[in-house]
Amino acid sequence: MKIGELATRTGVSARAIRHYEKAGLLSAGRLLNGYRDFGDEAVAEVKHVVRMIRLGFSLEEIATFPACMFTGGAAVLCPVALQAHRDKLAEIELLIAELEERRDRLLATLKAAAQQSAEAARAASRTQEATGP
Amino acid sequence: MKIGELATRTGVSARAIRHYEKAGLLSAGRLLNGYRDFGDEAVAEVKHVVRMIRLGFSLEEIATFPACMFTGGAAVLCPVALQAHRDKLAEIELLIAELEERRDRLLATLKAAAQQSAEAARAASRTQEATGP
DNA sequence: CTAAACCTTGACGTCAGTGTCAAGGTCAAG
DNA sequence: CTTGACCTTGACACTGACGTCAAGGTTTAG
Repeated sequence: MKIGELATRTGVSARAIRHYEKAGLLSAGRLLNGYRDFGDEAVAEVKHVVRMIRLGFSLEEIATFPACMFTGGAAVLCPVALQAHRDKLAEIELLIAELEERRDRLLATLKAAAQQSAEAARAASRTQEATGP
Repeated sequence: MKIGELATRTGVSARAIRHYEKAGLLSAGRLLNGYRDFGDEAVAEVKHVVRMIRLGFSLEEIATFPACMFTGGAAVLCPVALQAHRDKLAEIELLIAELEERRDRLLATLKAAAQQSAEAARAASRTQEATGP
């Protein structure tokens, strides 16, 4: 099939598919007129690439995975891919931890601000008492 | 003080300080020779900018904060800044949720792979039984 | 024949925060 | 006067996954 059909069948833009091919994630034959010619398996491959991207892998990382990732139909993970997944998991957990730290700092800032504004309100009410009834 | 001193006193590169100034986060006078001339308060301002960046704000976001962020010495938050902090908090929590989803998908993938390899091992052992003793 | 739809490669734009080089002005010490 | 340290502006480099435009060849339906 040509790139347009692959694009519609996978929901990925033709531009992205060319990008994947240039990155070595996809292989395509060529028709006599130079058009890319993909086999049916390309649909699964593209979907697999999309899954990997959603898992947080970069194209470069995906490119380092050996052929075993595709020969197995995307369900079986060879040791290399397995380790890559574990590494990525650790990386994501680190990211989560960093974001949680950031969140906590923000919460602390907001809490301190709330306390300050409460004190300001008390001070204001005291002032009002003094000048009021 | 000139930019070099401000850089060493804040631990921020002179390049970054010029960038902050161009972004409108810092204001500096000029000496007769064209050199930037910062006041002592610039040290606190730069450190404040760094804190904001670490909280996840972009320079553009920081630039939208009104002067109240600096006049109070960085402890008092005006309503606008307060809302910005709340927005950023929500944004970060969304990011965390996305990462957790990604992590869970990764865990699921790894779990499935472990199960598959266990089954493969069982199948292998059965094969060995059949051909073995 | 022609317009529409599809394909090709190449290359710049995006977002953010700098690093880094270029080419030059300024200033203090020797 | 010279060297070296410090300052100036301007502009390109980098990361990543594409979007998008350019300029053109191919195919198909009418």
